[in-house]
Amino acid sequence: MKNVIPPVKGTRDFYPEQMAVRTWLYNTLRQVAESFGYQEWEAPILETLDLYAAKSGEELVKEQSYVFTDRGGDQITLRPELTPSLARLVAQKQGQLTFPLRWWSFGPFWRYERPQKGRTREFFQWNVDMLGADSPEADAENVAVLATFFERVGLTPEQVIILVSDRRLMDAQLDRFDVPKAMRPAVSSWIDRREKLAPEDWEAYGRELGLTNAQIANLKAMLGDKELWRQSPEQVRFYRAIEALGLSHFVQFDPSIVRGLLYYTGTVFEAWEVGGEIRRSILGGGRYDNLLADVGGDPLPAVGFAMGDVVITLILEKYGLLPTDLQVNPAPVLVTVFDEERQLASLRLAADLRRKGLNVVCYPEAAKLPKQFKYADRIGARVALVLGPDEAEKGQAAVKDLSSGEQVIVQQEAAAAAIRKILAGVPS
RNA sequence: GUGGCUGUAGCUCAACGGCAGAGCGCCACACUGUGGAUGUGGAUGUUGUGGGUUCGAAACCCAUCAGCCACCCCA
Repeated sequence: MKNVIPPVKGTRDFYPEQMAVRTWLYNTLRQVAESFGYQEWEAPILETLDLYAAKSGEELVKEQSYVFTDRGGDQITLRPELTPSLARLVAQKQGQLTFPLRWWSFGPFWRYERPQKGRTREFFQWNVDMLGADSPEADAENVAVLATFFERVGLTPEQVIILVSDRRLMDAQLDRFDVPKAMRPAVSSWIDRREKLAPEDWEAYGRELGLTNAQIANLKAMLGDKELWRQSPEQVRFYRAIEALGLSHFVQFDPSIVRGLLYYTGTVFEAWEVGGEIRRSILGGGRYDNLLADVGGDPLPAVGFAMGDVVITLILEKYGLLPTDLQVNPAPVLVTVFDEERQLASLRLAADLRRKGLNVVCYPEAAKLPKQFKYADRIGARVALVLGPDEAEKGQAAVKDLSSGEQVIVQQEAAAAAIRKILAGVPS
């Protein structure tokens, strides 16, 4: 490729084939969200940097956001996530909305990171949130939406699993072990890294953070305790609700789930591929009861999750669950142009067919018929029309079924009906 | 921000110090009113860029740019 200005690093071009996949994903997400009564909404792509300061992770804001100063001198960012925008929208109209409200969204986001497998700088994200309900059953419904999505696309619990924990439960444990509040963010990321480090290194790292040997032993025991959720009334109710929703097979308690974002306050969850070959979480979410108050609204409980399009697409691809029969070309009909003399007649016929509700491509210039038929094949047309001298003088057109090769000559007014017959698969 | 790998035709890649190639795709013809198949022929390159070593560099060295992968972090 010569002298083509390259795309921006970490962005993806969506050729029609890829766009068809993205649209399929979007349609699937919409069906699932709507089946739970969620309403679609959208926020601006540009937000002030202030919206994210102190509410999202520090690295997310300081290192990973696309920030620029606009012509008026304001600090603007390309949104790195949606939840703060959601909090803003709700806070602005808090008195006029009907709670609990259920909202979903699918749109583009940007994070300035080094691209690699499963991570791009521009990505699409599905957000599903419920605001105004603080019950564990609300949390369960939120998890149920994404478990239902997994079911809908054909993923099984052998392939993907939703891991759940609760920050309140973790905090109670850290209280018990006398871990100072100031150390907890560091301890959280230490817990998060357990799988990635060798056991000795992980313990040494814990001692560096200032944990005592007794605390490390206690925390290790806690992380291995698969029954720990029984000590949390919220977790007990959560799993009961998940069971009632018929989705227990997709959900599992895991005390090592902590989540990076600061605003989570209760239930937290992530989804992972079971085999672990794709070492990147598919999505993350949880309860964030303080965020509304933090952006200036009245306190309002909330729960939600976000799923990026990149990792889920990798997973679906790996398990052969991306649809292969997506319609890339919308027009099943091609009108050929016999010669320059008859080009306008072809245009008239094509226009007439469109008025009758058909999607029609007309070849844009006179060319040899073999070339035009070859083109019809390539674009996946199912019917080709020929308007040559023989047909034209009688006001007729040749209508050819490209899959069978059969051709009928009909009056031009009857062409639409003949085409419909072929498209409907009715033998002529 | 740190580290590793890779840049050759439109695409996938070969050539690994001695004439820059193959497959696929593309174009033409066989087939001047009908596509998919087949056959024959044809076009296509500053070997990412800049410098160096050498009689000779796509190959070796340095720099640079880009892509991929991993760390970090996260959707």
